[in-house]
Amino acid sequence: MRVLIAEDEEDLVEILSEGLRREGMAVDVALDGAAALELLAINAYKVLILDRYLPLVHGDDICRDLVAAGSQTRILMLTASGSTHDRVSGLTLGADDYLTKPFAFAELVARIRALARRAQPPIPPLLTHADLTLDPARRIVERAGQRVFLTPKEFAILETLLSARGAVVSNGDLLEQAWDAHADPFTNTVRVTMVRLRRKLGSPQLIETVTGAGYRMAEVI
Amino acid sequence: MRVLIAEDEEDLVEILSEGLRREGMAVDVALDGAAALELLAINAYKVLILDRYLPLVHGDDICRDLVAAGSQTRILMLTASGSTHDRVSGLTLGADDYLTKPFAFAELVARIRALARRAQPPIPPLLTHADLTLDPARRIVERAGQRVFLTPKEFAILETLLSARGAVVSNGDLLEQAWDAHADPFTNTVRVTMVRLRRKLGSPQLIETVTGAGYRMAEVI
DNA sequence: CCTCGGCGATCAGGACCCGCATAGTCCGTC
DNA sequence: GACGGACTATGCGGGTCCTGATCGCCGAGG
Repeated sequence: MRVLIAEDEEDLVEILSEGLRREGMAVDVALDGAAALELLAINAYKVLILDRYLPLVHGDDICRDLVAAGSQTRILMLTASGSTHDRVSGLTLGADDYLTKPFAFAELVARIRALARRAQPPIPPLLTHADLTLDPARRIVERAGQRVFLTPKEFAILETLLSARGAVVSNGDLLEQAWDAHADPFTNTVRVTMVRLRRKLGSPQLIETVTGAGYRMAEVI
Repeated sequence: MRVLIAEDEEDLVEILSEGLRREGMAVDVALDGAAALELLAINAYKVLILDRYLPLVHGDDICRDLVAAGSQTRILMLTASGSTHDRVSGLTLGADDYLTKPFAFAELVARIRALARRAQPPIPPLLTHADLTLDPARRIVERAGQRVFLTPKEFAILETLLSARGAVVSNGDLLEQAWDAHADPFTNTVRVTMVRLRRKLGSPQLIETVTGAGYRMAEVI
């Protein structure tokens, strides 16, 4: 579990990072608000342990930014004062939990774990079409309840077609979605992959060719 | 409220036990580490007042044992020195609070009360998958009731995979969650760790490889 | 009938991915 | 300072997957 400690008291940082590492967590440290924002932009942390009074960028602002950006990172706010006012404003800014200094280390660990538990990703929607189902998160494709094993490119193409919900997707669009922007536009790799995909899916007419335009999932027959 | 004092300075023991009894607590006394362990095994104490430097069995070891056993007893560690190093190791061993001698008796009472009042931690949420269980708080993994001993990295990888609940986790995500900012993004250490993890878990197919995408916990076998 | 563009299909080479063994480094312990 | 455990770098072998080249089919248009 990856956590970020944003705190400017170096002694405390030392204690916390050392202790949390011993608890098996991957710990990064930011000694001021700007560094914290930078790290948060790069890495996906499960939990942010955030001192409220940070140099350069105030903890409240970091909190607000994260919430506004729809981050998955849970926020555990630390503060020196335990006044009701502080507690209220901290939580309304979007912090998920709150701890006043001084605190017992075991308590901190327990709360981090509790937050991490809450950070479950939302249930991934299944893409379906007729008797075909595709689970983007698990990367599983089934046809009529039967598992179909696809390679990464085959999977990517099918996923793109399914999320177009029957609309025509051009050769170029497929290249862009399943490959990347720098893909050679004159390659025939889409065609080749399409052959194998159709073969694995059983019925070739499940993916319809629209001459001159592209491909789409066929109407239910 | 039942408390145990584990302390070898008899004068101090006398003062404390007398005082705490007057506060309405049920006080037991152990003058060395071995006696403390014995009493802890027999009785369910709310709070243990634990001198760090005890004869026969060191306070640290008692602390570790209690935490490892998942005891409900809260630990209040006493020590003569207040150095940062002491503080760190004490807390990381699982002590819930910390008091350096000399201290005011009123302070001790307040802290004991605070520890007792603190809500019992919720039953630790187990991550499970088929016959595999992982306890994040106690860092214990079992396969079919059989204990499996994992290194920190192995544990972190398994924890990440289990909390993804069957979703595919990429090599990069694993690196991000189980390692910290110093991790070389081109390392193959995840792969190597995966080998050892699979070996320790017994059946290699329990963690499925999704070529080109990552790893995931296999469907129920 | 011929041509041509678009597409299906096949194949082989090579790139890439992954499992695994080995050896080295680092660090805490005795 | 020796030792052992944990982590990491390197390298190899085997397998899978991608992709460019190529050919053939088909329908449209002249």
